Amino acid sequence: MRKVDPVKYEEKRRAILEAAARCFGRNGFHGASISHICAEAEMSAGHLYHYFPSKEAIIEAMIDANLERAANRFGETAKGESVLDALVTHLERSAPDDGRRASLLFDMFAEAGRNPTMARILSKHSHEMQALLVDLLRRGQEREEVDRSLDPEVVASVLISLVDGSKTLTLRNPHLAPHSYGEALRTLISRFLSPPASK
Amino acid sequence: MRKVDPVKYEEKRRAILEAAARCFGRNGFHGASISHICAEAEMSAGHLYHYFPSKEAIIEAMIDANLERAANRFGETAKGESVLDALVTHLERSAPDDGRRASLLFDMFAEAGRNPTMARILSKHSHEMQALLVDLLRRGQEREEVDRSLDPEVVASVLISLVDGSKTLTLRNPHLAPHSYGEALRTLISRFLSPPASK
Amino acid sequence: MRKVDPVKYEEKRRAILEAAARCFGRNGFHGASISHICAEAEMSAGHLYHYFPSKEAIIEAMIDANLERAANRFGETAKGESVLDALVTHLERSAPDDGRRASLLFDMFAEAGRNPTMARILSKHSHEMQALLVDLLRRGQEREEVDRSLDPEVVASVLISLVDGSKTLTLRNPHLAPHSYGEALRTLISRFLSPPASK
Amino acid sequence: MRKVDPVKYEEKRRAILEAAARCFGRNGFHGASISHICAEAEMSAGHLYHYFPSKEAIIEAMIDANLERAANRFGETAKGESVLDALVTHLERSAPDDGRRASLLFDMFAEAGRNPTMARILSKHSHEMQALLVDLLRRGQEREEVDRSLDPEVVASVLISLVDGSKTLTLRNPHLAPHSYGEALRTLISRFLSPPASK
DNA sequence: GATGAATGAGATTTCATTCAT
DNA sequence: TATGAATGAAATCTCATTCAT
Repeated sequence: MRKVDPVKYEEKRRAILEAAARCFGRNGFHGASISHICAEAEMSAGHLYHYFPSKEAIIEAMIDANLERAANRFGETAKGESVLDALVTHLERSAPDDGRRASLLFDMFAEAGRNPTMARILSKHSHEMQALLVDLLRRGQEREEVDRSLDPEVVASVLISLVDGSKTLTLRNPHLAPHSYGEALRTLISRFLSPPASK
Repeated sequence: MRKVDPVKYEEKRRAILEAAARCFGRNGFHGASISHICAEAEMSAGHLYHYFPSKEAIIEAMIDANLERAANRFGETAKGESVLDALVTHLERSAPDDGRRASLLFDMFAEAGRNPTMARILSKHSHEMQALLVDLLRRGQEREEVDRSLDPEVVASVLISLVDGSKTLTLRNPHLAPHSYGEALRTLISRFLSPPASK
Repeated sequence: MRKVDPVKYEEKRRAILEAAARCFGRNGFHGASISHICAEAEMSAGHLYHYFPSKEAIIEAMIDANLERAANRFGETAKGESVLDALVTHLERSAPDDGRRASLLFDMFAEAGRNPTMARILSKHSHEMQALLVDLLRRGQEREEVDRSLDPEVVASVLISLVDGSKTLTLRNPHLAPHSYGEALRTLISRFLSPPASK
Repeated sequence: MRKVDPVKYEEKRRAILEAAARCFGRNGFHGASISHICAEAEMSAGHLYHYFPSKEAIIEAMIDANLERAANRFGETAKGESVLDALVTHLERSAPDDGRRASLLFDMFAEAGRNPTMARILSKHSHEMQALLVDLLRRGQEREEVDRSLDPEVVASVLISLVDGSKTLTLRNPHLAPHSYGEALRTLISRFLSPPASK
C-alpha cells in the first residue's frame, strides 16, 4: 500500500486551481459551481474533495496563487528598471486584460472586505509587492531619480492602489482610447516621484 | 376607486432598495438572498415582486441609486473649490467607509465586467462625475492652478480611477495609518496637476 | 342604498367568462393565471372575486357556458336537416379551429376524468346534444334514411364521440389535407347509418 | 474507477417515468409537482435532476414512452387479424381504462395543441400506428375484406381518431353500458370498411 | 362597486457536499 | 485513487386569495 505521491498530489491541486481560475474568471466566485470546475478539470466531484475540503478553500488557494503570480510578474518587471518604467510597464501589460481578470480581482477585493481570511491573504501578497516597490523607490532615491522627501513605504502603497484603480478606467469609460490615459498615467507617476526641480 | 398612490409606491421602492443595500453590503450580490431582503424590508417575498420584477432589477436599481448618490455627493464637494481640495475632501470623506460600502463598490465593478447592463449603468454615472471634474479642471486651468497642457477629459477619468483605487489601500494594508497616505495622495494630485514651475 | 343590479351583474360575469375563455384557450387551465384573466377582463383581482368565489368556479362556469354554446350551435345546424348533413356540417365548421379551442376541449375532458364536478357538467351537456341527435335519428328512421335496426341512443353517443375524436386528426397528422378526411368521414357516417341495401 | 452503469441508469429513468405517469394520471401535467414525483419515486428532488434536466423533459419522455407502448400494444393485436377484429380488440382492451389513463391522454392532446415539441412526439407515434393500420388495410383490400376504393392512409388516420374519440364515450355518458356501444362501434367499422355488397 | 397592497404557500431548479463502491 | 449516486437546504419566482380603503 503506497503512500500519496506528493508530486502528483501538488500537480493535481494546481490543475484544479487553474480550472477554477478559468471558471471563476468567466462567472465570478458564485456564478462558478463546483460542477463547472470539475468539468473544466476533468475530474469527478467526489475526487475533487480529496484535494480541497470546500469550495471556499479552493477560492482561497486560487486567490493565493493568483496574487502570488501577480507579485512575481511585478517582481520580474521591477528588476533593474527605474520605478517609473517598472510601473508603467506593469500597467501596460495588464491593460489589455479582457476584463475577466479584472472582474476576478474585484471579486477578490469585495470578498476581502467581508471575509477576514481573504483579507489576510490579500494583505500578505500586498506586503510582498510593497516590499519590491520600496526597494525600487529606495534605489531611485539614492540615484536622485526619486524625491527623497517621500516616504517609500507610503508611496509604495499608494502606487499599488493606483494600479488597482487603473483597472476601472475602461470599465467606467469604455470609449476612452487606452493610449491616451496610458500617457496621462505616466505623467502622473513621473511628476509624483520626481525630485523638485531644484534650480 | 382609488388609483395607485405614486408617492407611497416610490417610498416602498426606496425602502426596498435601502434594505437591499444593507443586505448586499453585508453579503455581496449573490450572498444576499431575496428572503434576506424581504426580512430586512419587513415584507413578504410575494409582495416585493410587485415593486421589482426580479432580483436583477433590484440590483440594477440599487446600483443606479448608489452611484447617483456618489455622484451627487461629489458634486456637492466640488462646488466652488479647487480641484485639489475637492478631490482630497472627497477621498477623506469616503475613507472611513466601513468596508461594507467598498465591498459593494467592488461587487459592482466585478459585475459590470460581466454584465453589459451593469456596465451601462456604471458608464452613465461615471460620465456625470467626469463632467463635473472636467468643469472643475477647466476652471482650474483658467485660473492657472492646473497645468494647461493636460487634457481635462483624460485627466478627469484618471482621477476618478485614482479615487477607486484608493479604496483598496486599507484593504491591502490594514496597518497603514490613514493620515499618512491621505497626505501622500494630496501630494500626488497636487504635483500631477500643478503647472510646471518654470517661468 | 341600492341593491345589486342583476342585469349588470350577469353582464360582468359573462365578460369575465369570455376573458377567461380567451386566456384558457391560449394557455390552458393552469397556464392562465387569475391576473391574466383580470388583465384581459380589465378589472382588478379583488373585484373579480365579487363575481366568482374561486378560480375553479370560473373554470366550471366557463366550461358550462362553452359546452352550452357548442350544444346550441349543434342544435341550429340540426334543424330540419338530415343526420348526415347535420353532422358533416358540424364537423366541417369546427374543423378549421385554430387548435386552441381543441386544446381547451381536451383540457376539459382531462379535467372531467379527475374532477367529479366537471364530469357532471360534461355529462349534462352531452345529454342535451345526445337528445338532439336522437331526435334527428328517429326522424331519419321514420323517413327510411336511417337504418331502423340501430338504437338511436347508442348511435347518438357514438356519433358525438366520433366528432370528439375528429379533433385529434390534424393534431396527430399535421400534413394530412383536411378535405381528404372530411370526405372519408362523410362516407363513414353515411355507410354507418344507411339502411341495408335491401334488394 | 467505475464508469456509469448504463443499465442501472436506465432502470432509474424508467422508475421515474413510471412514478411520473402515476402522478400525472392523478393530477394532470400541472397538478403533479416535482415533489410529488420524487415522493412517488422515493428519491430526493436534487437526485431526480441527475436523470432529467427539467420537468418538461420528464413529461416529454413519459409521453414518448406512453405513446410508444400504446403503439406496441396495438401492433400486437394487429398481428394476423382482420382490421375489424384488431380495432375492436384494441377498443375493448382500452375501454376499461380507469379514466386516469384517458385523462393523461387528453392532457397530451391539449399540450400538443400548444407545445410544438409535444406535437412532434405525438405525430411521430401516430405515424407508426398509422403505418401498422395501413398495412392491415392493404392486406384486407387484397383479401377483398376491405373496400378497394378507400384510401388506406386516410382511412387509417380516421380510424385512429375514432379510437381517440371512443375515450370520451364513458366520460360523456357515464350510465351507458359498455357492451352496447362496443357493438355499435363494431357495426360502424364493419359497414365503413366492407366492400359494397353489389356484385 | 372597485382597487391594488399584501400574504404565504408552493413550484422548479441548483448546488455544495457526502458516501458506498 | 476515483467515481457518480444521493441528499437536502436554499434560491428565485408565481399565484390564488384576502383585506383595508
